Amino acid sequence: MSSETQFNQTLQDWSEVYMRHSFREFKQFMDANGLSLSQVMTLFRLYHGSPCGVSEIGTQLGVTNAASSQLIDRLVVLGLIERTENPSDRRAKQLTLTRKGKTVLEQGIDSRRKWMETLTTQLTPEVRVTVIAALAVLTNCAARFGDEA
Amino acid sequence: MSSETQFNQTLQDWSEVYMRHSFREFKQFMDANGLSLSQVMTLFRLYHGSPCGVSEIGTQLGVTNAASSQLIDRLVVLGLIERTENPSDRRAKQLTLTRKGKTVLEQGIDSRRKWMETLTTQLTPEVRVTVIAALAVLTNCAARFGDEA
DNA sequence: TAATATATTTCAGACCACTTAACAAATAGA
DNA sequence: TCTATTTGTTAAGTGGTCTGAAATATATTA
Repeated sequence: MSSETQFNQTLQDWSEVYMRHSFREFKQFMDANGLSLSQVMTLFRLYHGSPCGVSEIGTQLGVTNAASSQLIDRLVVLGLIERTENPSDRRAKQLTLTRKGKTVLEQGIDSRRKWMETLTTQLTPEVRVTVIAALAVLTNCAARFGDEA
Repeated sequence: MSSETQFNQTLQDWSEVYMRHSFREFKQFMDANGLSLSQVMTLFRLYHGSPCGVSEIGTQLGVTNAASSQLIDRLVVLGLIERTENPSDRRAKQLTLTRKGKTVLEQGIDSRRKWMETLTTQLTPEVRVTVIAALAVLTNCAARFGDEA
């Protein structure tokens, strides 16, 4: 097997195992918190990016502004995001995560971290160091590529 | 920063970046194919495991058999899974992926592989080898932990 | 200022995923 | 055999998420 083939196969294997677990975990997380995928994506957008308006959320989700507005309203009712008037343009709203919203999302992230922790508990310290270095490299790559990759 | 702290922080960072990308990609994949999260999970179950019945899918999704039955029916209509009678127990059904279902799912997996490929294109060959070895280790861990982890 | 554009909301209608309850068919066990 | 259990489907109802169209309020521009 060529090096290139092996490389692709390894990525493929990891993608499969990670996706398989991810889907289950996502579903559990969403069910436990009564959230839809669109809602989780909205929380993520607000967690990472600066406050934004209703349209931008809709664009990112690929839905109409009407759908976005309704979706956001449910998150506001749940107390996960705050919807205030944008002082520099009173037509627009300013959406931000509440502390509760931040906590909920971080619990989701944390559950994944714990899964990976579990995965690596039985590794020797030397291998752990290697694995952790590799993940740091990947994280760094992803950060450089930004949202486009 | 202690080694343990650094370890956790690295897992945390990778989890965040991966989840953020995953959610967007999941949504696009599902929208493009008109699939729900539950449906994708069902396809995944059949892709990895042996053929199974309706109840097992429901159990894994955490829904009633009624919900499972309806969900599966839609996948059958879409031509993604095949639902036949289980010859050894005629109460039960035997669910298997169709070729079309397999193809659709593999496209989803492939899109993730491509993302990771993109991430690693700019790495030096030496670093790539390290990263790939680490992912192989993680895949192996996940396989050993199986579905429980 | 008047017309137009932008940001968001509301409403009606559709579809999907879920629930419980009632049902049919096949199997398992006393 | 007769009863209980298991497996799956169907029906009715709830609620979420989407769409398109219409409405409101503010901002921009001619």
